[in-house]
Amino acid sequence: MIRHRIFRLTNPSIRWRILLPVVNESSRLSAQDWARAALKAIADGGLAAVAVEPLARTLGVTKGSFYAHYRNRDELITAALTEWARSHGAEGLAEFAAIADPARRLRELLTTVVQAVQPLAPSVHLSLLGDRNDPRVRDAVHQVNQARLELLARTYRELGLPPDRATSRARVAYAAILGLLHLAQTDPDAPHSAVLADEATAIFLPS
Amino acid sequence: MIRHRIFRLTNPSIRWRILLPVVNESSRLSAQDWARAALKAIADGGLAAVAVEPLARTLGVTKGSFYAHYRNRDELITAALTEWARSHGAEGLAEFAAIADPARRLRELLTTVVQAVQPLAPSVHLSLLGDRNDPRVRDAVHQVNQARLELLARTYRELGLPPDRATSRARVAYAAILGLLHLAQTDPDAPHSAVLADEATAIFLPS
DNA sequence: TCTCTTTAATACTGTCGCGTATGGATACGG
DNA sequence: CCGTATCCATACGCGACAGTATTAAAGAGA
Repeated sequence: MIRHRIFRLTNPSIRWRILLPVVNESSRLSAQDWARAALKAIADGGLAAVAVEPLARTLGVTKGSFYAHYRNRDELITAALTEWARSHGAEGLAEFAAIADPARRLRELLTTVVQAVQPLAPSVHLSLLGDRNDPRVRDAVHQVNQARLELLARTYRELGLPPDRATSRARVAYAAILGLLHLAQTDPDAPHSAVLADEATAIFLPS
Repeated sequence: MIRHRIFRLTNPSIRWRILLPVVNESSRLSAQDWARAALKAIADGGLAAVAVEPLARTLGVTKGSFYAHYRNRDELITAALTEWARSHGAEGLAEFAAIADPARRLRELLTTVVQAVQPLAPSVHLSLLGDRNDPRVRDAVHQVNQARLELLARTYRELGLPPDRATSRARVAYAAILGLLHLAQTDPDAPHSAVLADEATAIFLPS
């Protein structure tokens, strides 16, 4: 206990630099830090891994800290899911939506939409499928999928497909991207994603 | 306690018929019954839902029964995953592999491979995504995916595609099927699978 | 420097699930 | 009908986590 005090007084923020590049620069945690840690936990263990005490341990604090930011575990989960849906829904697609040429936009979408947004994003998406019975999870995933599907469908329309065909085409194309992600995460010797992105592009770009 | 005895003596197997159509006809449980219950739990809660005492409750017994069949929880999980991988790997594909005409085989595969094998199979597959860090899960999923991919690739070769293109084509096609499953499970207003199966077939059947 | 707010530590209670021990009940072969 | 193996109930100890209460420390502002 004494040692702990000395440690913190001597260098209040050293533990971050070493143990936790995730959190902010200050020596104290914010609600966002907890939400980010929760997302990281989701990415490699699903909702079940969002446990207050284990999270506190990896953050180098005790749960006394947590309850200064959230009322309970559910509130943290909701916050994390909301944050994820926000940053990966319409908002996360802004840069793609801004591309004027539909052909180029489609190519970009097909190759990077899932991977590019944030490094741990795909893992979160996949992990959430395991908890799809939770209504909050279902909403968040649906929101993200919907935003992407709409952009894809719009792109196909701009490429000349009739509306209904554009919709189902977008659905199958997006499904393929999701599935490739799925395979990549469970296959140890999966081919590099670039190769498959090319294959997918060849298939899903209307000739 | 008395009432319990009376209940069992009066009609030893009534509770099954009413509460648990999953289990066998006998009034006592087998190891397979537990494995099946475990798979059901996985289907709607992932590995975390495979908990001995809750399972015992839904089966109408206490955990004293469980430990007569398995040494511990891990053994049950392994058994359930092994059973799933067996019945959904090469073995579950036998009837498709038996189809001589590659075009018809491909069509059947694309429309029914994931849904048809067993009703709760797709849910298990998706739920396992949330636990893909567990090596046993990874193995089981990989085994099932691999069997399907190989059959698909073989089919594409028989349809005249060069081997490497057949492989990547199979991969993208299978990914699309998986992804459609993802979407169907998270989308409340998802279009009927038949429609999309048609769309998929149109895309993935080489012209 | 003093005060106020935010963040964190500590100690507690309650709950849930795992695993063990033990004895009773049931099915089945002789 | 009897004995034995299998299945099941009960009671127990244990550890992990949620949540509360209380107190202390750190940061921000006057």
